[in-house]
Amino acid sequence: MAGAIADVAALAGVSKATASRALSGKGYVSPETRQRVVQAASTIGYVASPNAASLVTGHTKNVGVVIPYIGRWFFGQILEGIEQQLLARGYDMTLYTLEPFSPARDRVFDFFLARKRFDGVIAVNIQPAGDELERLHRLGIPLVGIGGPLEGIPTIAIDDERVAALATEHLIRLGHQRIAHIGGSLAEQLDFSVHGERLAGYRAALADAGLSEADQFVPTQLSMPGGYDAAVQLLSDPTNRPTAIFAASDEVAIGTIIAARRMGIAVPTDLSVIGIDGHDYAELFSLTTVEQHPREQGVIAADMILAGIDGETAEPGVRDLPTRLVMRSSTGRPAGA
Amino acid sequence: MAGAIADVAALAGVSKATASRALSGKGYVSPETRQRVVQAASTIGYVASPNAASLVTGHTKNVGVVIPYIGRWFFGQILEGIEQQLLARGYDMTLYTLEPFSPARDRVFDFFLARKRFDGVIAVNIQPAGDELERLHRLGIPLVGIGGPLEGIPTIAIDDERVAALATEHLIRLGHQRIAHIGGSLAEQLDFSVHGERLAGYRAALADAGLSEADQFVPTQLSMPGGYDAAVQLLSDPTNRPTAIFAASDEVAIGTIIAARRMGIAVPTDLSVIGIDGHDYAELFSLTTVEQHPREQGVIAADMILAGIDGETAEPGVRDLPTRLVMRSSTGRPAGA
DNA sequence: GTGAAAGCGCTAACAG
DNA sequence: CTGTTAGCGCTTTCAC
Repeated sequence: MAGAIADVAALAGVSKATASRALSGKGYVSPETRQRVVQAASTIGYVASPNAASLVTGHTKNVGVVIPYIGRWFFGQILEGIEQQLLARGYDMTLYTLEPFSPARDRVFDFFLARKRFDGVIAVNIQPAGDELERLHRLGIPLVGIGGPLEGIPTIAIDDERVAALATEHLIRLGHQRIAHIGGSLAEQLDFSVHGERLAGYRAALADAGLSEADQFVPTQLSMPGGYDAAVQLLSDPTNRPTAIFAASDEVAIGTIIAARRMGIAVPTDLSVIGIDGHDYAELFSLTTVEQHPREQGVIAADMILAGIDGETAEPGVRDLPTRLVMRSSTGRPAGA
Repeated sequence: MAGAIADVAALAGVSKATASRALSGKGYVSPETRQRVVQAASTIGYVASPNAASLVTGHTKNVGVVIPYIGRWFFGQILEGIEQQLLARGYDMTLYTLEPFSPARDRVFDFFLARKRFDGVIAVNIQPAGDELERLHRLGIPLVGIGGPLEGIPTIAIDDERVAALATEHLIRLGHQRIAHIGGSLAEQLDFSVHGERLAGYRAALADAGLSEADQFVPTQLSMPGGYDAAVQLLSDPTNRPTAIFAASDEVAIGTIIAARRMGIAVPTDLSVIGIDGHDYAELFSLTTVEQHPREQGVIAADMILAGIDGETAEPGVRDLPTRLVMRSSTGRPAGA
């Protein structure tokens, strides 16, 4: 209906080959001829079929993205970054959600990703199980990861342990001695070792300050309700209550703050809270946080995959992105300090 | 590398055609032959190239989704629903974010969508400007909308006016007389007439109760910070304060509650709040809301597009989905009632 | 600079 | 039930 390149060629009075060259810009075509072809294409409303082109060139102008969730703020930000960058370069983004222990995983790896439909694949917070990593490599296309080390694959991430230590040290520096950590359950490490690394950073900071006995870790889901529940549990005993909480994500921190206030505990007067992420809503809650700019990570990942497609070979290994401590009123000195 | 169907055919000792039939399940193949072909395919690690198949069949097994934002809860839910359903049926989902007044719109319509890469397109809360609607129809493939009427396109939605009236009536029934509405700005109707319809429903309910003079509408962004800001503005004058607020979305409602509590106004004792959406976090804030199940809307939209691809012609027009009022403690009787 | 021809990998007639 | 043939729409040698 929209017309094939043969129609354009006919209308312009040239061969298909010339039309192709004129439209793609590859190969020699005289300016006048090109002009005529372009003209013909536009009057006919011609749009090239990428399928046909892919068949011969081997390039699909399509990047696959594998991600554990779409609906969560953090992942949504990453996706927006990737998509924006891909679109600007004329690439499509095809999305697969791959929940941690979903049975659909196999199908995604064996069927969807294996079909030579992509020029590259971005794996967001995917901890490959079993031979999934090998299957990724077998695709024979550029691969980029976000969120943790993937053997043989260039990955962008933040240094979770350092960031956690940074946040904890901030609380210590304010004079807190009883600092609890609400973080992701180690059993549910959907992504990489993130949860464990943040816990490790927290513990390292405590140890450095000689506060190891004060170690108090409550695992929960990384969401506002998760933070709420954990905080209720943690703060319900008035005699044995921490003065500060390091939450593994801003959502958790916000849930914590909500719970605390509902329990009559003032933030930051009676309880200091610090989170990680730089969530859109952090400001609303005056939340001190370590920003990690997920959207920017998406943009960078897209750039890297595009470079890989263009033939630039990137070094495998983790590239740690800078983070920034943004102080707001949710951390304060402990009472009496 | 992974091998073409010719290799499979050779290994199985049959022709390409037979191999194709055996693997696709279309056409007659003897059980033994099929067995041999399947065997050969699996030893060789064969995966069909969808591009080549598309070229001849005209089907791409790929659905395009156009949506204004990815990172917002509501849209994320819709996407999860669509993706899950598409994946189960062996379809890919290619995603385009199309912000309301973005210059990228043209490229998406003229280039990305026009390339015969999709068997169908789902348009989520896209109010087509100018000839965008015509361009959609020109694609000549099944179209499904979510969120508002799209001429000539089957659309799933909720009855925004009714839902708004429902929420408002609930507050009226509790005895409130001074009911304000925090909703989307009419100027920024990114999606359809949603904002206006919810406002209309609110006003209709007030009018029915003879409360028209009490009409108080504050436009804002449909987010927690938006709700917060609007609430601060609305509640700052203690002498002239509404006893109830109908928020156009749960995020707005939550922002409102946060602001109210921070201003020392107890919810629901001093202020009743009701929202719309059925947000994951509504329960955390004990928020009364009208659930509209965006995830389910995504599933249904995917089903409809799949049916359309299978040749079933759906009636254009809006299909209103049921909603449900979920009462929690965020609405209460006005003081003294 | 341009055209003719081959072929990417697959499926769809059509014979047999 | 299976093989042969043709061709989807495009890009790309290779001649001219």
